[in-house]
Amino acid sequence: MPYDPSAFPPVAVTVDLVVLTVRRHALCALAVRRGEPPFQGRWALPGGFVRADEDLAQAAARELAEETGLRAHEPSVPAQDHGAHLEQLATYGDPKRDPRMRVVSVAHLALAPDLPAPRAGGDASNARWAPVDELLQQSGYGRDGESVAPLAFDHAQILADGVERARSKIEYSSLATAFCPPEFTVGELRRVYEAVWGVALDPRNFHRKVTGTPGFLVPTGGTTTRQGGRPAQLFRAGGATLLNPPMLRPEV
Amino acid sequence: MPYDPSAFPPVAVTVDLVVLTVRRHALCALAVRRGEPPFQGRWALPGGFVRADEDLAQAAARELAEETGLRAHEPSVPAQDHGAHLEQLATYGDPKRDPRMRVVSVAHLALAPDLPAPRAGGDASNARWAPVDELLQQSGYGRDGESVAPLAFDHAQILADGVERARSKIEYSSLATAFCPPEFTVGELRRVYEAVWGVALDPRNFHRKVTGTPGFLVPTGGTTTRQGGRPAQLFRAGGATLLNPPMLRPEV
DNA sequence: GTGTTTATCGTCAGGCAGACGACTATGATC
DNA sequence: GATCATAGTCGTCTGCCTGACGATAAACAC
Repeated sequence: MPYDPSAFPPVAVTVDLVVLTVRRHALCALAVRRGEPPFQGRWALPGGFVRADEDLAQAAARELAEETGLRAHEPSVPAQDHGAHLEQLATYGDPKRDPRMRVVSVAHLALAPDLPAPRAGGDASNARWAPVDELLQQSGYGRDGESVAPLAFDHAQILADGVERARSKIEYSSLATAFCPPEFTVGELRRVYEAVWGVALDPRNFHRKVTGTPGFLVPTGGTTTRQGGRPAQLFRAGGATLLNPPMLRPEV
Repeated sequence: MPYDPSAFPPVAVTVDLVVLTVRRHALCALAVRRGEPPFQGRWALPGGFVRADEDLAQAAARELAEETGLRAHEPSVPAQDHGAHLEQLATYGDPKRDPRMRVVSVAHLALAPDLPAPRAGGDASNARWAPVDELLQQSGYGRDGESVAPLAFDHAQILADGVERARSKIEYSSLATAFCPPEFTVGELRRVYEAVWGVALDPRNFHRKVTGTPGFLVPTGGTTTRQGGRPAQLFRAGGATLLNPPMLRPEV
């Protein structure tokens, strides 16, 4: 096991980000337009190189801040401050995934509330929130629909994996609150689940479930009529991170 | 985004393996003794460099075969043939995790039945199955116990993450069968759960649960008295991979 | 005021898990 | 061979949780 750098081929390590949010009842991901070959002009996931003195999580947090302005909070810290959830997703290292050279990409998953207009280094025209269904169609990972050029590299696979992680993780954790602003109503949280899973949930059973799970929601005392109709109680995320028993995703 | 190799520091990419099995009612992991500095003489997880033409999964499968002789089968293929389950676990890239140079390690998790005597390149004295409790104590990740030198590098963290993955994954998937020989009894499968979780399960409720879940177990017709007592029906793993509703891990 | 919308509380039946009794079929021991 | 220990298998009962869905409450639009 020699550690002579010339003994193994040059490898670049990058972080790519699957940044998800819920806008207008749809699960959306942050996409940036590539300005140079390969895949010039195509949409891709944001990402960049890991610097020499950086941990992988630090690199992902830095990229997230550069692309969205969001600060990531560590999974250990409770979701008090207004930051995005960030976790490692998976690593992609097919020798031919980048035609230029060997690039191993450590993908991360970020969940953010719906607010900031995207900015790709200040250039908003080269970054957008796109519905994941739209980004994944044509790539074999999404449902049928209109024609859109598939994502660059293997980013469709990465995005599909990130979406699947998010879909399954909100089942058994309180992570869905990461899609919500600091204060939110039960209905807003329900619409997050509906958008991420693409299903309709019974408002009454959902309300019973989330308010009956200790530590999931903490009432703040206020109410709001953001959504019209009867004023709804405002909550913030409680300390609980694991949901037991889990929220059940309806069949099919 | 230049791709000039000199633009970023040299990084080595390795795969490390958390290979788990159940022996004598205990969850054990494969450990190899380091023959050279750093951490010379200490126990570590098996692993090695990713070669130029290899995918990450291929590198992990190759290392697994080199260390144990086990062939890995892809997650997509049903567990018919006699191979180990292999999946990517997580990637560890702290700049200082290896004192010699920057090494990014893509850890993989393998689950194997209890059979093969370890062989580290033919040298059995430098490889062993060790109870994970023993490997993790002294490192802050395990329970108290006798003194053992902690694992090299950040391998205690990696092992702890792998064990946690295995513990949670057998809840909602049929993965526990990966710890069993091709044919096994309900009692043997229960002892796998008991060893991985470190709890005692009610044999009657367990039997009802696993035999009542469609696609989990397929009776082969035979019986055995391997364990003494009344002969038990033999089963093999069915096609189902997801357990719904999941197997519930007892509190505490 | 009436209708619409959303929130919230309640009721009821079915499914599943935990606790545990009972019986069965083998090998070991006297 | 009778007895015992061991392990496997089938049932029962109770409580909790979920899905389906009725009913009421509190806002806004007209």
